[in-house]
Amino acid sequence: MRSTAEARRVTVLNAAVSAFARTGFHATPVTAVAAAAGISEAYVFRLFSGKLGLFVAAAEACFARIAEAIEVGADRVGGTSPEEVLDAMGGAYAELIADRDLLLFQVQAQAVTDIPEIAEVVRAGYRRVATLVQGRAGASDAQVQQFFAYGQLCHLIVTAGLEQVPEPWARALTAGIRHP
Amino acid sequence: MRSTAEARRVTVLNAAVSAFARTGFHATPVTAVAAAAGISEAYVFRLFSGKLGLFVAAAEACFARIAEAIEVGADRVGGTSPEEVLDAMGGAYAELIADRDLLLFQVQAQAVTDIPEIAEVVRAGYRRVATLVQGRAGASDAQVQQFFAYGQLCHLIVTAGLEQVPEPWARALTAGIRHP
DNA sequence: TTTGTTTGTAAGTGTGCACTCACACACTTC
DNA sequence: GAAGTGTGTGAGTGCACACTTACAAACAAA
Repeated sequence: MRSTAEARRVTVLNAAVSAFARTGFHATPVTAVAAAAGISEAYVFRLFSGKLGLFVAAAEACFARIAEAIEVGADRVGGTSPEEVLDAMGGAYAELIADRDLLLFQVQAQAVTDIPEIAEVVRAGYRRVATLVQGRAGASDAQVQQFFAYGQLCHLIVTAGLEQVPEPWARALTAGIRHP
Repeated sequence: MRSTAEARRVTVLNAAVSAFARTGFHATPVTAVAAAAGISEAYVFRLFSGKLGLFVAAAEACFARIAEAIEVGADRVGGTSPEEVLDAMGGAYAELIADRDLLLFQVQAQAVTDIPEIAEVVRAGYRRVATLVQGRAGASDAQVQQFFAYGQLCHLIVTAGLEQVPEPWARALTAGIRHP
């Protein structure tokens, strides 16, 4: 007995978030996740109910990490005005997605929302983050909306690789966005 | 000779945008596109260089339609202040993506930017739209950025189906967005 | 009518991948 | 040490799908 199943599940989930983030649900074979986690494909299928179950579990882990980071960021800030807390939350989020896996996973998850189970976990994830922002920061509807709009803009910037584009239109889109 | 190859290509591209929009690049078999276009799979492969070539051509068609709609919207407006033109552009875009195919295709394309050819066509598409907004509306960098941020927010709203969610956080995110 | 070109397809081929199953090893309990 | 339980894998199986090829029919030019 080298490890417990629960510990393996955590390892596999980390590998899954990273693998799915890069190549998406359909183009990522579970052999790739298994290899990254250092175990056999067969055991991944014993630990999770199937490829879809694995993806959904990875999505839950992804959103949990995001929500936690935002919460910690909000706790750290001194001031308590909505603007200050929102800014701290944005900063914490920017820090978290510096490695891009969590950001790209969200993009991939949004692309396969035609699968009902995935649509559900995506909604649950954004519900968690949105209520957190609304409740913890005391932000207005418009502020919450703006927070998410510029968050989604980061998705575009990263997927299209706009930081690398020196042209003026790309500079306009990336201006002031915290280091993605 | 029932039709010309060029006319067929147009038919196939319309079918391709619609099919790829729903299920994405990897999960859409070209048989599905062929069936939607009413021709055989083999002929699709003669009309386009492969599945990737088909997707890239569909992306070009998609962005061309978006740019054209925005341009027409800008032409229609009476006023000439950046705010008025931007508003008209936003309205034209909202009208165009009412059927969701063009919006979902963008989401799917952004999800497969790990394929260099697709990353390139996505950048080209956004370059076209961004320079159009910047030049035609005379918008500032911040205004262009805001235009795209709220455009991307629409992607989230539609993919997550937030219009159907009656909870307050979802209402906050969808508030004031023109009928997606 | 013959020859050539373009449009179109039916029927493969090969490969990648989700998922299974029989089996083996580690560790515990009695 | 025997029996049971949890951890782990190698070797399949079957199917979906990207892409090819050989062939046929429509049309044009001679």
